[in-house]
Amino acid sequence: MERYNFKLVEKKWQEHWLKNKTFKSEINKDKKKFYCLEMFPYPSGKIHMGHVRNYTIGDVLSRYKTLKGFNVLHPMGWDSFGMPAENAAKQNNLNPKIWTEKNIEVMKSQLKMLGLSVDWDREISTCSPEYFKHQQKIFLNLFDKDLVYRKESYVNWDPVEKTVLANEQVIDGKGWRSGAIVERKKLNQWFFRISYFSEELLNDLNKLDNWPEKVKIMQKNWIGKSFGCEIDFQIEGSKNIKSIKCYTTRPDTLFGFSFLALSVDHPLSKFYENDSKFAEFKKACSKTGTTEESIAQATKIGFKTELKAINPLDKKSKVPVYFANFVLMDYGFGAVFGCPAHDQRDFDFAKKYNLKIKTVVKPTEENDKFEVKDHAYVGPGIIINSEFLNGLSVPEKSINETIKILEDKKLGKKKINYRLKDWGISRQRYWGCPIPIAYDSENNVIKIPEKDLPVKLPEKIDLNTNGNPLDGQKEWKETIINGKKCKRETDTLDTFVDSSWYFLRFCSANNKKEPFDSKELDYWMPVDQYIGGVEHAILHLLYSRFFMRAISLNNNETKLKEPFEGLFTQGMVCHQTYKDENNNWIYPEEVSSDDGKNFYQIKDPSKKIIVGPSESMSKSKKNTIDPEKIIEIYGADAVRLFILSDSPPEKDVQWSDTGISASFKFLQKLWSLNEKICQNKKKFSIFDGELEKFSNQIIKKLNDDLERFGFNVVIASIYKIYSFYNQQTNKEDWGSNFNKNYINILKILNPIIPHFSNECLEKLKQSVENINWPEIDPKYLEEEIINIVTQINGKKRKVFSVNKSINKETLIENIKKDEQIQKYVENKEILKTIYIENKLINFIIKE
RNA sequence: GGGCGAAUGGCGGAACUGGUAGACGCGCACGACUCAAAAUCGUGUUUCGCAAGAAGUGAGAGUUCGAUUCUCUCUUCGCCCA
Repeated sequence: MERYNFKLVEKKWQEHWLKNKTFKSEINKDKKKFYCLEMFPYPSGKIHMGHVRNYTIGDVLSRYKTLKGFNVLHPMGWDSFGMPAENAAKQNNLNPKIWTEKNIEVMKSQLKMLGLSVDWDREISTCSPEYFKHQQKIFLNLFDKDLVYRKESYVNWDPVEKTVLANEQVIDGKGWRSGAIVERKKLNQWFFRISYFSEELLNDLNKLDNWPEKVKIMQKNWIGKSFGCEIDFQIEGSKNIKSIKCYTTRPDTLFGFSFLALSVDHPLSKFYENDSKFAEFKKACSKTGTTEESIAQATKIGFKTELKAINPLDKKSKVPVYFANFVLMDYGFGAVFGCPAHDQRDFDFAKKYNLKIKTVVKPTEENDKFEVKDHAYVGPGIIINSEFLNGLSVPEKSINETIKILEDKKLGKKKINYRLKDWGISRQRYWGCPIPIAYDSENNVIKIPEKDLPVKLPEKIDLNTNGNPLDGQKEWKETIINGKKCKRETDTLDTFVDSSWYFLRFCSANNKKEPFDSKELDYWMPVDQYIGGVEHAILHLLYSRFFMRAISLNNNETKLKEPFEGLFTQGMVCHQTYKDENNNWIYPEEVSSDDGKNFYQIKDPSKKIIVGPSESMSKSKKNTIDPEKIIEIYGADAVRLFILSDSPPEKDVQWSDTGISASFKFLQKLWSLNEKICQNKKKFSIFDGELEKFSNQIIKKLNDDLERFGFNVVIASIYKIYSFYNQQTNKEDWGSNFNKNYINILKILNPIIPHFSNECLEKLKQSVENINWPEIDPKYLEEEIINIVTQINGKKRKVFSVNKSINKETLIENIKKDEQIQKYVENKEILKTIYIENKLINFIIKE
């Protein structure tokens, strides 16, 4: 008997698929479409296990849906602009394009090794002018719709990478890659007006039934809709400043007002420009980042002005006005009223500058003497110490009533505010999509005419200069547009722009003229199932939702708003971490153990290894496993099988050597079974009902489990299938229906272990083209013999196997007479008998 | 500090709308084959107990005839936000 040679088999079928263009997708209106998309990879060099998991899940789904009769679109591409290419190019002194293209080539061959059912004819790469020329066109289109604009704004400046970071790229006040402390800097920036859709982006989350609840909640919090009030505070103490406008979500705490705080970027700061102490203060503030997080963590500092703000509800009360580092210019109006008793930041600030802390809300269970002591009270309760507001319940009633009073007195008005800010898209980088804009001699914004698109990047570039590399490209920068001398925009687009519409491009990837063909979009969009990491829960998904709306706005051809009908977020692949005695990370392949407890370095067994916790695979911790090496040892099908088994796909999975080798061994066993079946010459005559029942039921179960992404349970069923069929072939008579059922089983294995399944089918002289998911005969799904669990007072005592047709009364009488049950019921009063049809009987007896 | 989620054998994990807890895999033990080992195959494997039996899904309560599943409180961990 020959062993399963995965190397030959996998190569054979991969060539077969390539030659026959098996996965080529075209519009076919007679069939229901299914657009399956996994988040496309960044070509960083090699694929990692995270990719393997992501693309295996997508591939199993695509193949399953194909078997189910859907017309499946399953494309793949490259998110190929971005900083790693630029950094690598700097180090190796070559062009990012060359580095990127080489990586794509390697990774593409690695993905092909996995046997993915990808339509490679639709492959796209975002760094290719063929892709970004369309992106530039979309940019100009959004510009015309007033969804793109330029403004001067403060940005997070990474002093090491010399680039602007998005808020979400700042972690703990530091750059997400460089780790450098982020500074504030004022620059002219391009923005997408995502805030135009704030309300829609929030509301339409309700329509996304096939999205994980947690992702929707994250997006909701990110958009951060709040109901509040804008209030004009009258100001005393200055000739120039008569009033200051504030936004607040807590107008009901106005009687606790004890200071007013302004952002250092507030327009009124111009009156303090010549004050050296203010300049010093402003400098101190610039060390705090611009994110909410970094501001919250920074120590609160303030600059006291001579101004006094008058409480609109209590004109006698006049409080100091400060500039403070914890007030953001882009939230509200860059001015907040401070109520220390009921806001922790205000509380910290008041403590520091010794300001009044007046309690105006008490928890419901406290009396009116309640006073805030060690920290602000922000919970619900009742308004106190607030004259005509006293007694109102906090928060809803008190806030609404106060707003009403303020509106009646013309002191303020109701306002809805969003935390979501416009999306800054300018990056001071070379390796990104050029912004199709130039400036004339008067610095007017000039759109690059469509005939001049794409604006390509200059090929010769020196990246080892400080600041924006394109800025130094005089020849490239200077251009003539409509006969006028102009200078090009030297910023490039945030790479999140590239990935905000790539799913549309896949629908008509080879259309040279337009970004996409609306006929193709009508058929293929939306993406039926999108699969990727939860780390993109907010930004990428929100930006894509924005883009779909931006493109559809005032568009007669495309009306779609939600790009992703279904979303699935898979967990990470983890592995144990290893360190040597000097605290250096060590790769798993350099480590060995004889007893599974004590680990040592292979090259020097005297060196002990300290085993750390299992964490998600990362290059920095060197706890990675190279998929290519693993595929070479075990084969793609074994890897696919293992990566899906063990853990539910939404949770993290532990990579284990024993796990992968178990999958490998299993395929060998399955192969031996297949060989045995192929070599069988006997004809069987007796019809086997049990075989029929098992096969139909397991196909039904697999079907249901696949639909709900229960891949780990699917694999468990596959082990059961083997075990059942293996026992079946040990019987004298395998059953006259053996081959029919076995072939069905091979078909359902096809999505998971496609090479293996194809090879087995072929050996049994079955066609591997146009396989259909086997029909299930419903008559085998019903059990005739059922198990009745019998309980006494809720405790299981005995299980009876009975025929389904038996009537309730007879069944209960028979069970009562049973010897073992008699032990419990004899001479006891049965108070109640609970009967659940076909399942259970529970006798409640008096003890 | 807030939000969301999780906690089940030695380990990863199953259990559909409340109804036989521990599927399936790993590991381990024993057995077969072998001079031996590896590989392979078979049997067993929640705990306590010789057994009958009892206990048991992070802890504590509650609802219920019946709770891994529902409710409340707490502990620990993870993720996201501040």
